[in-house]
Amino acid sequence: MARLTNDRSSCPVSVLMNLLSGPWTMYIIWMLSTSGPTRFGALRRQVEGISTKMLTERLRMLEQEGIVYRHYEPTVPPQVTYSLTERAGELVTILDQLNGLAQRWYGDLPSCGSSQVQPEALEKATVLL
Amino acid sequence: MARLTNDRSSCPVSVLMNLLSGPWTMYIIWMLSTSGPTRFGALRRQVEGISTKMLTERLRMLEQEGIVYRHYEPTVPPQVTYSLTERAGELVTILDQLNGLAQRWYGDLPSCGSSQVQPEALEKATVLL
DNA sequence: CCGTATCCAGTGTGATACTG
DNA sequence: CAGTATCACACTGGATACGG
Repeated sequence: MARLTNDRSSCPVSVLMNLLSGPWTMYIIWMLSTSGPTRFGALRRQVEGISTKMLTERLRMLEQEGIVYRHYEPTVPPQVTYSLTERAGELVTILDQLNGLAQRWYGDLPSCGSSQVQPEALEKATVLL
Repeated sequence: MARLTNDRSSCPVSVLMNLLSGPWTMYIIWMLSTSGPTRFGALRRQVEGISTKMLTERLRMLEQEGIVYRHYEPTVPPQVTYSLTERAGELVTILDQLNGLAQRWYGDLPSCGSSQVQPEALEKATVLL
């Protein structure tokens, strides 16, 4: 649903990059990888400044791509918990390398996520599958 | 010059991602990594659909980040050749892994660049340094 | 609590025309 | 050839209000 004037949309890397490129996307993934399964409200508070619209949009997209899992609990009030899927693990691993590179290039003081993927976070996520 | 409502701008990964996220950016890097040093006009033809404005903008940015090297030859007419720097090599390596992942996820038929970094491309680039 | 629907402003992008 | 300058427009993303 963007510029399709060229064939970038048919290229795997571009597809993937377009996903990750979206605003807030990386941040959400980082938060989920460090915090583990998180409820919608909590996530919105963690990703400071994001609008509900964006958060929903991003989560839907990530869910559709099999990167995020959405667990709906029909209680009153309803509870929705988001977590990373197993698939996301592969991605986070690479993102982690990117993080390392970024730190070497730009200084390693203010990392916005642990440079080490928290194993527990992924385990918890996987359990929910 | 973008959304600074949160602290993403002070996070190395975010900084790096914001660079790569820009439209066409990945494509340009891929082209340069597979084709080696390329002149402005040729690059514009390879990255089909891009406007001169965008191409210039992106190249300037990548140059400033030390990812792309600009070689100006003051002939008549002038010749400008762009190539990847040594630094870009580290990046392309990771991008390559991302490419592999993308291919596994979305199918590996229409790769928009070789999944193997062309050593010659980087060598040639480095030479120009 | 977890969203969806609507409106609206800001800006990023492309097209076009022009210069060294 | 290799850009720069200008402009107009589409689209993204935020704010707000409302619904299950």
